[in-house]
Amino acid sequence: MIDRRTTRVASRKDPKQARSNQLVEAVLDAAVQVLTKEGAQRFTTARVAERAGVSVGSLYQYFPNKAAILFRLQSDEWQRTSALLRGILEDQATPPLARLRRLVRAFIQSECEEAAIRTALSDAAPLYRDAPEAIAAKAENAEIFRTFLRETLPDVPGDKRMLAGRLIKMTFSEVGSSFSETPRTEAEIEAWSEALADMLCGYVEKLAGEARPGIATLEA
Amino acid sequence: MIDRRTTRVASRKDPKQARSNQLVEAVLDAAVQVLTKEGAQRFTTARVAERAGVSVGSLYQYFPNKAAILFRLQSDEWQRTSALLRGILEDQATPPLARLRRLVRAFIQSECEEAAIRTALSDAAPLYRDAPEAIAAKAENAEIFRTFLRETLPDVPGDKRMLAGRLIKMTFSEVGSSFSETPRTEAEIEAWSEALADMLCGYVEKLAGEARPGIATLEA
DNA sequence: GTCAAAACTGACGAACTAGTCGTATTTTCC
DNA sequence: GGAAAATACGACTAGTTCGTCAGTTTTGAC
Repeated sequence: MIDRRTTRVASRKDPKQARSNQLVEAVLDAAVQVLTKEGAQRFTTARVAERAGVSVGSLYQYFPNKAAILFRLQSDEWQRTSALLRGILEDQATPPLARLRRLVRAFIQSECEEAAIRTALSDAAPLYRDAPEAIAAKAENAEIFRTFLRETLPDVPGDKRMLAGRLIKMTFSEVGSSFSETPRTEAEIEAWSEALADMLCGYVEKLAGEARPGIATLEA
Repeated sequence: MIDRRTTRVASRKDPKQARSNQLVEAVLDAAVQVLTKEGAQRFTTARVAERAGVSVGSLYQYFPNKAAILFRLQSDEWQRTSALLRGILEDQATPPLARLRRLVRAFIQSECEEAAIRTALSDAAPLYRDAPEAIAAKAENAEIFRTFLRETLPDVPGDKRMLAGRLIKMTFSEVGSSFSETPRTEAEIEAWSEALADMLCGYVEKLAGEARPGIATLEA
């Protein structure tokens, strides 16, 4: 294994023929399968290539190294999460706290549905998390939360709101993934989502109350 | 590598002479150093033995395998955390919410102080987390929180209190370790602790308020 | 059909790693 | 001092892993 200071994770070359694209897809599909069925520990390029019905050489034509495959999966995952966040938090027709509550529910649900792959991916995180692309990607959905709070709590001072945004975002994602580490029933998911939403909504309300004492609540 | 269904993690033999105990200590010290300086990925028995100034053979006389060393470190860590929790949460002289606030502060602080080793240990978690000993150990400090809530919120129904206890404990530990992943200044630690304590205390107060509307607050 | 570019193959090299075992050293106890 | 038990040593085995490269096959433009 070549020891790079910061893991290179960018695509190796641009597929020009249709079969190359198929190959990349096959590799990514196989990667998910290997990761969920064998775990991060046994995730090797050889196994991925075999499951994809492709040679290792071909695999290395489009991915510079093992970490790049994992990063790609994680990146796609982040993208889906961003879309979920945006879709719910930016829906101006719903009152802010109801949006937050809905978001918690949707997020917990989706975490639980894909628990196996998420756990394996986070086990593999040490391999890709130092890549600059990974660091940049993480910042994105923090921004979504900040925008939400800027609209919801306009009277809270900027620095305090920033802090609250980071706390909410971190609680949200960390508690979500930790909860989904063990298999859950639908009822557990519901109960847990409600409790977490209670806690987060309570916090937001408290912040709003401190900034504008005696004004109508956010639920309105 | 021998592929065991559940990783054996128990001690291999009882040290009977003083030098054996020294050896075990030297190995554990070295393990911490290797883990912090080289990371979980490069944590190998050979490196640990070398740093400890000991042969691999000797190492394997007291630890059945690599995972056992890691588990031992994690186990000691858990023990320290339990002591911290107990020391603060069981101090009857302080009002409950003040205890919770102090605890948050102390925990975040300690997480940040030992961030390097904790991150590396959690990277290595896949190697030891399935061991029965690990699963049992985790349950312990959940119990401490439950006891705290039973005293603090006697009027909240049992199942709801249980859920709240798990949520608080999980938020507490997950947000703590996620926060400490990046280096923090003293000021950041203070601000973050306060925000997290605000959120958790707010949640506990809300629960208390729902159960006994119109009764004196917990801060009293 | 021809031919060069693109894509694919898989055996292979180089590097690591977990854990063992026969031997050497040290301690203990008489 | 001497024997037996405990401890320590480290070369070694058997295995795995990443990533390469020389050679083969496929594609598509002409």
